[in-house]
Amino acid sequence: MGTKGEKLRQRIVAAADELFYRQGYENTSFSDIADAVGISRGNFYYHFKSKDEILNAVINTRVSGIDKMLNEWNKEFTDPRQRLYHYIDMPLRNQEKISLHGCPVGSLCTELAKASHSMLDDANNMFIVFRTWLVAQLELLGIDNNAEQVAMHLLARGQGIASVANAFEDKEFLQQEVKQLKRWLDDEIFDSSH
Amino acid sequence: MGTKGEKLRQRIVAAADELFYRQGYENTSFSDIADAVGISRGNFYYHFKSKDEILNAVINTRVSGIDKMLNEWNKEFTDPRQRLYHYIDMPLRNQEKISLHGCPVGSLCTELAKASHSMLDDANNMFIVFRTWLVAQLELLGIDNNAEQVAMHLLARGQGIASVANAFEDKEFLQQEVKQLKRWLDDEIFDSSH
DNA sequence: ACCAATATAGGTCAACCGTCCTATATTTCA
DNA sequence: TGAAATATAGGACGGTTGACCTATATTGGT
Repeated sequence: MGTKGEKLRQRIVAAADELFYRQGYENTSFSDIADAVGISRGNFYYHFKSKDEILNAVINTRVSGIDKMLNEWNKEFTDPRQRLYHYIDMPLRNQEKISLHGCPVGSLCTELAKASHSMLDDANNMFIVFRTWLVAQLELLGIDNNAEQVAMHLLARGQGIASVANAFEDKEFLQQEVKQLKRWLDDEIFDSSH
Repeated sequence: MGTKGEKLRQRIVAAADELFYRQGYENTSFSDIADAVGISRGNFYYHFKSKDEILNAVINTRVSGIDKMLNEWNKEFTDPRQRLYHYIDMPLRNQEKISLHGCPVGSLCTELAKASHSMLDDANNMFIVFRTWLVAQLELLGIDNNAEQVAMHLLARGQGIASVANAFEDKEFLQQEVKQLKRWLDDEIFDSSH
């Protein structure tokens, strides 16, 4: 039951997700989303009763999407060190989008913080899923005294790279910084685990 | 001439500056600014003919404010190393505001990038003024082969700290990261200049 | 085939926004 | 002082937005 409705609902969330990323949450209207999906506003409102509700759906989709992606990484790479490299390389793989629209996680949190939006806490879960996974990888490498701190540091480095690469629309800078961050990780792992 | 008008104009820009920082540009209306200053919208519109115009004024104020601040730092500290420490400590001095509203420079650029606003280039000048000053200090320390790269790195580190500290509203994290960044600078200066 | 549940469309509404306009008030200076 | 320039107030506008409502259309189960 609800197969068709559920499918459309997912299409709506996917369109909202993309639009929120590209032009921001506040700057995206119901009409924008409805147009992108190709349905009427009335139909849209049948599936989501308020704008907060679709924001919540988008956040949940992103959180579970991140979680799913990290589980796939775990299957793809058995070495925690390789997994961390793969994490650090993430901005590199998405350099086009990131230089144009920033980090989907960070830019949304920034916007919600600025709007004093109550859903900032939910959005933070996007960060926390990454952080939890990072901590797990670091602990596998024997970094257990300050794994959380290192994980937070990695989050922040990624945010810094994305913010500046976005402001200057500078992919070269992004590439340089990713390299540098990998070198830092080498030193960090070496210093703490030998 | 225009002394009174000029003074009010400055009050308007100051109020807009603060509001843009605290609740974002798009989320701040003419009424918000007019109310904050205590004037009518009509009077407001007499001084600024469009919203872009006041955004431009705010950006220019911030750019020249940063420039002025850096010149004062130059007078306050003769040692470029001390100047760089003072730069890195900046988030620490403003930790309350930064954990609440992020970095005034970065969050505005993020918002303008998301809105595809043409004034993003002007906003980037806030970054560039910092970067130019950082390059000058680094070159004084003999770092001349990759000064620009190091300066960009320092910008990005600051943005990462501010973004994450803002998302989590976490001052402890901010303090940790500032310490860590100072250690990094020590290593960087030592490695490159000895 | 029929009826209830679900889905879709499109109109309406109040609120807000940036912009513009006009009517006063205040200041400036000849 | 009085006229011209500047400054201030507040109303009006067209457009957009989130939200709501009602009328159809489609679907699914009996």
